[in-house]
Amino acid sequence: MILLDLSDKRPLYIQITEQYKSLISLGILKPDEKLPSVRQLAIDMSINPNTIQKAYSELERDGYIYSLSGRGNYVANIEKILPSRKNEYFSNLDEILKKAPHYLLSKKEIIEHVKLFFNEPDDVS
Amino acid sequence: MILLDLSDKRPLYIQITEQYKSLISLGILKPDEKLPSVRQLAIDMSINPNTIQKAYSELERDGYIYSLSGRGNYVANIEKILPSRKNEYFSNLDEILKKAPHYLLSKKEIIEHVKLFFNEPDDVS
Amino acid sequence: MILLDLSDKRPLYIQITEQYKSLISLGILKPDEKLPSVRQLAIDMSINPNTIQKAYSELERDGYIYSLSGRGNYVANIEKILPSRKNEYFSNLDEILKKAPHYLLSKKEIIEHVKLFFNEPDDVS
Amino acid sequence: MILLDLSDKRPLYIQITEQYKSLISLGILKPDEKLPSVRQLAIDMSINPNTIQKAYSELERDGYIYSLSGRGNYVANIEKILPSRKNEYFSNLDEILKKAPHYLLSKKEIIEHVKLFFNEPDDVS
DNA sequence: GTGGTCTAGACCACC
DNA sequence: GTGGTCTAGACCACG
Repeated sequence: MILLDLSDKRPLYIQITEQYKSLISLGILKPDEKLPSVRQLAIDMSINPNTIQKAYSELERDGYIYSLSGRGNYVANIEKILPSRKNEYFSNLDEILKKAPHYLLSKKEIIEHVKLFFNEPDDVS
Repeated sequence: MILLDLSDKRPLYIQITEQYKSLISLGILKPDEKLPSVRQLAIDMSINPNTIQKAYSELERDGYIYSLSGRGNYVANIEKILPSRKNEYFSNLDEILKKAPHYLLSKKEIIEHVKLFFNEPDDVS
Repeated sequence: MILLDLSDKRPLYIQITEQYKSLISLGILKPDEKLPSVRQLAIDMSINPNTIQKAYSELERDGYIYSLSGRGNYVANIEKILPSRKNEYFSNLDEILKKAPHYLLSKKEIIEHVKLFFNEPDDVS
Repeated sequence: MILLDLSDKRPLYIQITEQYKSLISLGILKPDEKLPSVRQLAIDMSINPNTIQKAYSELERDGYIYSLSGRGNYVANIEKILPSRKNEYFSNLDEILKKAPHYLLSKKEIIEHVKLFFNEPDDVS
């Protein structure tokens, strides 16, 4: 269910958390659903358990899951999280938009590009 | 001319290249203009010469400057660069736009946000 | 009679002992009253008998119950326990009060807060 | 400067973060002051660097320090943090106060004890 | 079986 | 030198 891209420059544990954050935000994983155990997921993905542990800890502190020692990790109730999640996205987006002038790009060009992007997502790869 | 934010999380050499890329793209530095020497700039910015060297190498690799061994570094003719520069920006932007669905964000919401951003570029937060 | 909060981060056996300690201290369970058997309680609460066993052992160790081998567990005479119970509470409390200076909090602020707490015990947050 | 209590049940990395949080909150460590390097502190305290790393990461995500890869860890500007720090303390305190009734303790007894505590801190150990 | 902490040792990017 | 990630393997408390 979780896929690693070894050519991705981001750390493994970040790749894992991001995928879980999506799955949980989109409701594909339901509240109180049990996640695979640290060790089991480590085996499935053939990486070290410590890396999974780190990913799960990160997810817990960000409110996506809750962790019960000796009992497993469970999807949290994310109602409180969702709004801040969109903010997170927008602040990433703003970071880029802010740089547009350095690239001699105008508001018009950017908006044109965004519109185009969503009409033809052309993510063929 | 180059300003470092020492509390910025990005590597120093990246901060330097980005500023030079802007100055060159915007035409503030003209083609064939001489850049400060590695040693001199290192002294001026009071950072390690290795860091400057790394920044200059990166700029050369990306075609923004050319270096004449023993004679210094010079702004390149950016005609060939400019189009690819916009592409670079757009591909960064696309990288983010691609993730919108994971945040339950629609094309409409994104475009709305982008329009808003350019009308009120200030940090409202 | 005993309620578990499965999403509580504390170990289950602690949740059980705390509730029994309250019930016994408050006199809701009378001295020499028989407790449910380990097995029966485990079934009722649908948790592992080991967990109940651990809770009962702890209660016995702390003098809240006594166990007659083969005949079950019984509420102890708590006369001897009660004073030490308050001490237990106060030493927990002291542990926190001791840290007040690390939070730049004065005696006055703490007392103010405690008074307020007991007037409006509800979760105002 | 940082002391470990091996008989303390709390994890080492928590003991470290708590001490740093105090030092920083109290202004004993000033903003932008450099912390000992991960490796150096590990040697000084004769524990594993990973444990220090974990402590520093925790401090960073809680806003007490900022971390610059290749350049070290520095005390953050904690103006934004301080108010939430007091809240943290009070919510710990409330957690205990909430349990008073289970110990047959009245508001009056608690307040009496708190007053007494601050007059005679009797932390002789 | 579960999560969590810790050690030891390696490797990488950055300065 | 610096921080950061990852592996391997151990130990503990909890269920």
